[in-house]
Amino acid sequence: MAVTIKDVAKLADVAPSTVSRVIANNPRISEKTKRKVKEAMEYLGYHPNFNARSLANRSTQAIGLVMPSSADHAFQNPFFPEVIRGISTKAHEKDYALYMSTGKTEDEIFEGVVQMVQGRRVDGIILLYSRVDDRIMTYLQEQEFPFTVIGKPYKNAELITHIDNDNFKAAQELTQYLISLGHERIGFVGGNLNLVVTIDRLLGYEKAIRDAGLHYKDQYIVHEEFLKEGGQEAVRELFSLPEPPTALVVMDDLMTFGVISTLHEIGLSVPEHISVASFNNVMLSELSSPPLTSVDINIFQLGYEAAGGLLDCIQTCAPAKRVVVPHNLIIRQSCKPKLAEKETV
Amino acid sequence: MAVTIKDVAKLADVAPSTVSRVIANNPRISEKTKRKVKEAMEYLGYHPNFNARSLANRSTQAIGLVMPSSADHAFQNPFFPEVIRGISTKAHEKDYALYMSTGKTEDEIFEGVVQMVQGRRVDGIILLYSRVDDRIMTYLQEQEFPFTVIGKPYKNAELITHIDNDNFKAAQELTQYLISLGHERIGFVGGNLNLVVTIDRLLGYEKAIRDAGLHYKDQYIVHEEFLKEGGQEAVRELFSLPEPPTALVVMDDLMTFGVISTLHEIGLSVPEHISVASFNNVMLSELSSPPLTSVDINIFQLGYEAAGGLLDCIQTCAPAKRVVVPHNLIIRQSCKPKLAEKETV
DNA sequence: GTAACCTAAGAAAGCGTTTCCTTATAAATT
DNA sequence: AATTTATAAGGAAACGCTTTCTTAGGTTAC
Repeated sequence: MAVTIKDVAKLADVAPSTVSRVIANNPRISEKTKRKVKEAMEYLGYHPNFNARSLANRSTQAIGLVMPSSADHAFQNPFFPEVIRGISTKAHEKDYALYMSTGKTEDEIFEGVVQMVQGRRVDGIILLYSRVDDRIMTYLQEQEFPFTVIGKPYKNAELITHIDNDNFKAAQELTQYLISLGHERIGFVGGNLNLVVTIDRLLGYEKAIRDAGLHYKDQYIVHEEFLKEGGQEAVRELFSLPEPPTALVVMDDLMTFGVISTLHEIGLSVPEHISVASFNNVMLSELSSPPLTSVDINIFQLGYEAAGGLLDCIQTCAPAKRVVVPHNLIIRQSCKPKLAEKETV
Repeated sequence: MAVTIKDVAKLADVAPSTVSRVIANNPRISEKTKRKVKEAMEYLGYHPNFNARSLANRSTQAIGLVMPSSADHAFQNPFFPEVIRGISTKAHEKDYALYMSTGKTEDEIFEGVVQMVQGRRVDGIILLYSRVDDRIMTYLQEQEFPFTVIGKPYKNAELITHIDNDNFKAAQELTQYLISLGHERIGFVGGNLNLVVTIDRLLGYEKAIRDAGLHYKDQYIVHEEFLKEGGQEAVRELFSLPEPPTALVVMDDLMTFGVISTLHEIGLSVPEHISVASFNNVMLSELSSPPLTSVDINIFQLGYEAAGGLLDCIQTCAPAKRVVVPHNLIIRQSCKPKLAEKETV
């Protein structure tokens, strides 16, 4: 059996409560006693039992992570390791650990969250995505359980601490960049329309298109079910239009890889025939051929701030706030000025 | 304050111990009482407190994950989400959750493991990597704490349940494949030599080279510090040799992206000038241009089996075992038969 | 020299479960 | 009818810690 606070107390010839106070570095204990107790702890190799402490304390020093359904392919996106790295960094600063439940389906994930919350397994929760009408978010609000969201809540955004990019503006800028290169027929390849980020970026794209006096055409808007079969289909359709786009705004670098590969299959190359620009600037964007023009959204910082916001929320009941993580456009080689009409394929 | 077992007991007019037995579905409780208690739980929205349960039970229903230092760039490798997806799937089947500590440095990570173990925060641990002389592994063995390793332990492999590919054979086969295409000067681009997987693959490569009667040359062996600056340097050196390789075996698909991009920079293209083959077959391998020839190591299954092995270990004290997850070579377009000498660059 | 006040540390009551040990009641055995 | 045996459920200790309340002993103050 592991060594407990009582064993330490006995050896140091003090009461268990004293040992507890030494651990908490309570000023009411004399230096001499502290030293004595610490020696005993050292000698016995004492480590506090976290469950007991959590129980007495009502605090677990752990934060729960809620990912999108892992059945989802999105899960393989390097976005997640990176955002977790950010969360982990901040969590570590404050001695928090991370906790993930393991549901696959929608319902299982929800059940996992309920267990985290009601079972007091975590002190707070970070939602790693933001969807339209999310049941989990509603639940957490009802329970008044501390949580933060990465992305923008679809409803009640002002009541929920959330960490987001200005995706509207980012998309607008990215689109403007393509327009500035002379492109007039610009397609938008989005992801799941249930994700708020998709909506924001689509709106930003639309704004840029309209502001530039270009036609906003529904046929130019495509939503890939991530990057395989469905997406290929979509890209094929897009490029069999009578007036196919000459440039694409794509929701995510990983998708871009899929898009580029599909374009290749139909004999179009990037950036010679089609310019492609996307979001996230994952490490790979730099290494792909061509290197991708991408909006760096500071994934690490999203995670870092999300954890920071949550801890404020837990420790000081801080009021809800919105944190906007800056983005910046990284121009590489996947976009080219539009050729004069005759020169295009 | 949350509703406790006592509240339920009071409402159902039974003792707390009875409620506890109903939760555990103990046969000693009559069906009638069970129904009554369940109604009360339902009515009050009761959820057991996990910390209290863990304390009484000495079991947490959580397994700890130990990753390589997140400072490490390896962290951004989609290997991790995928292996975690596998772990998560098995864990979920048995109602376990996942727990990650948040250290950055070597020491912090070690300290995190000690806290997981001594603090009884988890029932067992999965090491997501295997290194030469790993302090954590030694510690877990000393403590006789349940754990499994993904990869092959450097020492005492027969005493430790581990889930591995036959990396030796996989590398051998991959190299043989290149040899079968006529390549005779084949380089090896490895990762961190502290990782056992690197060693195994290097040995498999060497075996294939020697078996084919080719020269095993040290200059052809390069170890990239993952895929950026250092790696570019290395690749440059490799291709300024008097007799540069015509094909490369690369440790990891992500590295391959770096390698291909560096080759491009020095005017070599894949597979026209250089054939490249690697390991892992991450989703992106298929989408890159050219699509990569890669050994699929079944990452998901590695995670799944690792969790399974650990749970056996926890639940039934199963003896140590080695699980070999099959691999298979996926041939795509990154390798070509070697051109006759005169035709090469 | 006694009352008043500090200070350091102990005793004990939780925290919410589980589980061992009892007890009460009903059924079965003699 | 008295005793044993089953059965269903309750009581209370235990899990390892924190924290409130107390106490003991030493200072200071009058």
